[in-house]
Amino acid sequence: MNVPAKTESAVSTADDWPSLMLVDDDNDLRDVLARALTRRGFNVTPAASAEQAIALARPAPPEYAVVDLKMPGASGLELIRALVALDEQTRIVVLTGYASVATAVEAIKLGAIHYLAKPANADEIVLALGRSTGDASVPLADTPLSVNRLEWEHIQKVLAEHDGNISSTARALHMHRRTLQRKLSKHPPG
Amino acid sequence: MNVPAKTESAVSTADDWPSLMLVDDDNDLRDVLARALTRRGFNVTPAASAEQAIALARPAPPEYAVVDLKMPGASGLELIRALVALDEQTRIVVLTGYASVATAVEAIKLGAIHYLAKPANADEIVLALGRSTGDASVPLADTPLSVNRLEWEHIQKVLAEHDGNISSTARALHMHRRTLQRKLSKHPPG
DNA sequence: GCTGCGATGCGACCAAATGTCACAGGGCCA
DNA sequence: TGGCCCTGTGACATTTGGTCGCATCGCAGC
Repeated sequence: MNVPAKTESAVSTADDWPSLMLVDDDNDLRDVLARALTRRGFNVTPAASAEQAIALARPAPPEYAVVDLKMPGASGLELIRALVALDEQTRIVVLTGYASVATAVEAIKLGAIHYLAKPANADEIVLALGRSTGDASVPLADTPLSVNRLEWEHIQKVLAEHDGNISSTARALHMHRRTLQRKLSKHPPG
Repeated sequence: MNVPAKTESAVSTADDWPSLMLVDDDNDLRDVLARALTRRGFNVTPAASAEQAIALARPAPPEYAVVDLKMPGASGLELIRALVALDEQTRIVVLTGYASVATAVEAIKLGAIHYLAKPANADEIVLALGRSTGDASVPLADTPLSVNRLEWEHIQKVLAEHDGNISSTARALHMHRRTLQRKLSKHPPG
């Protein structure tokens, strides 16, 4: 409940390893990632929801955080805001299966240092955690978005403008709420 | 939030209007946008390339900037870095036809305050220019642009880029030729 | 507490859009 | 003339979308 596990065991995590909070509602993925990140030298504190993460971070804000966006309860974006409020030095990386331009922009503006789409392996995450400054040499896309992808991005944008209110977004888009729900439940098109 | 009032009905730009640099290599779009933004109270300086924009901005960095990403020569990302270096107060909005999560992340990290995908109308741009960094305030968009219209415009744009070649366009859009044909034969605009 | 309101998640049913295969004709070029 | 690619269209199976309904939940106000 209070300070995250900091055992003195020789084979377990060590005090001098950087603390990392891992937030994802997928138990399997969380376990796998926690193990992989621990093996790479992080003192990992797992959390299954934004609320739990905040509770765990309050007494001891982590140096690093890897957060999912789509979770039951408070969203990852709100979690980012909370973590930054607790300690603006925390290096936060977003990891989501529902990547979109709209949420990426919001996450970075809120203070995340990088934004990754699932699936991402531990090495990519570690690399992202180490990044900081903007890189103007990022390759530009040379093909236009597919129609489906464009629709996905547009929906995400409008949804963000409506604070995630699905009913309201559906009305604004002149689309049936049921239809919007179905589209949102799917992963972004390639 | 200091978006100028559009109540001015003057015939030409005035010196006290906020300066805005508009950078896009598409002459038609640039002209149209320049006119639309001027009408909304900005003192618009158009530029067709990053290099030209930098040259124009050096003596007098603009208060606002709207930049395309994909341009011959230096990319919009490099331009953002240059503009921020000249004056970090400049409020930069990215407007691109080749949106991607990766470039969105980099643009924001470099200092852009928003990232829009074409097609975007002048009102959306003005709205984006007015948003402040990290501020989650919801300016309440008024015209969410229907999904179908968005799709139509996008298809037309890509079709034009492929010289009206339907098969080629269908491949670029990752959609079946039959489907594209059906869409083209139906919807006029609406 | 209770009550109404709006949001949400989800099942079910049927209509509409789309993916897929197929075939015929046209323009181009070596 | 034989490839090659584009185009228009028909037919049919599959997928997606529109619509209705209902149970649940959170919240303001009584």
